[in-house]
Amino acid sequence: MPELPEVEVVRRGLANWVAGRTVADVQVLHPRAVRRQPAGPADFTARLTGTTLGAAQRRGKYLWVPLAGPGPEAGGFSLIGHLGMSGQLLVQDPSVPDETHLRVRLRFTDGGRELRFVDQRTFGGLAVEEAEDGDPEGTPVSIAHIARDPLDRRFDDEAFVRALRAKRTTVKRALLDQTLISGVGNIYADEALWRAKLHFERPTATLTHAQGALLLAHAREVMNAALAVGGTSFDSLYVNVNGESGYFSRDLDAYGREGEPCGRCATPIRRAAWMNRSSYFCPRCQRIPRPR
DNA sequence: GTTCGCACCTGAGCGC
DNA sequence: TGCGCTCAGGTGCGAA
Repeated sequence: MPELPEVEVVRRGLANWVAGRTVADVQVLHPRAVRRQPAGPADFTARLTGTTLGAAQRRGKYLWVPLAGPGPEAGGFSLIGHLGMSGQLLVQDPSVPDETHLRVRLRFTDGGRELRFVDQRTFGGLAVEEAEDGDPEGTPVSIAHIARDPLDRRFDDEAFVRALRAKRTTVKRALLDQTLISGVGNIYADEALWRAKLHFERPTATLTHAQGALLLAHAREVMNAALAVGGTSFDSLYVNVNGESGYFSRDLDAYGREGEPCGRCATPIRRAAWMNRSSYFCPRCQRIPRPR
């Protein structure tokens, strides 16, 4: 389940393996994988073929690669991607057999390793899109509304805490709101809340400034820790561009640990159904807020 | 304008 | 063995 640290690992892999290479040929094997391309798969293929890939960028869980040449029309466009729930961008030797859920393949003019987009559940996808006018980072138009992430040097901590406290919602919902803070998914939301000793249903309006700042610090800390070991992996659905898994799942304190003792107080971690998914929390350290 | 709930999607695991 | 159900969850969109 790729969240910010996992996507950053993939971004670094793309920067190392595909930057500066020219696309010789594009194969779309599943149209849903390019559903965000308004004019369809043929347009996606046409816009990408012959272009040279630039250095991969990231905002939250979105990745994009600026495109250059061959015609002037390629400038100002980027290949944008989201891994969704189960997406993988793999740099594979052409002799490696196709993966079962291979959706898009890019071959390069140098005849070397190809870039494959593999996605079991097809929640993710790729598209070629125009960048925002005058944006030096070449941010694609469709993700201009996505907030910066806590690992971004330009993330404004004070503005985040103010906006968090001004929300009329609950704290976990706010953490998953990508227009407020990007890159946080279900796993790291639960981990940050456990570290901050906050229940997931705590109303954001009742948080003190210090609690908001502490929550942000923990979110940043847990994502940095995950990034240091290559991300979180529970199964083969998350891997880096070379198909290798991360190790952070060994260090999770709450997520997926139902019934196991809390690392602080030994109370069994509880799982609660929440918005058609799960929230893991310590019922002692993370007290349920009293109804107001 | 903001918040909320649901559909989308596939495969693993489980009970019958 | 095979069928049906549940679960996993990020995003976008329509409803409230």
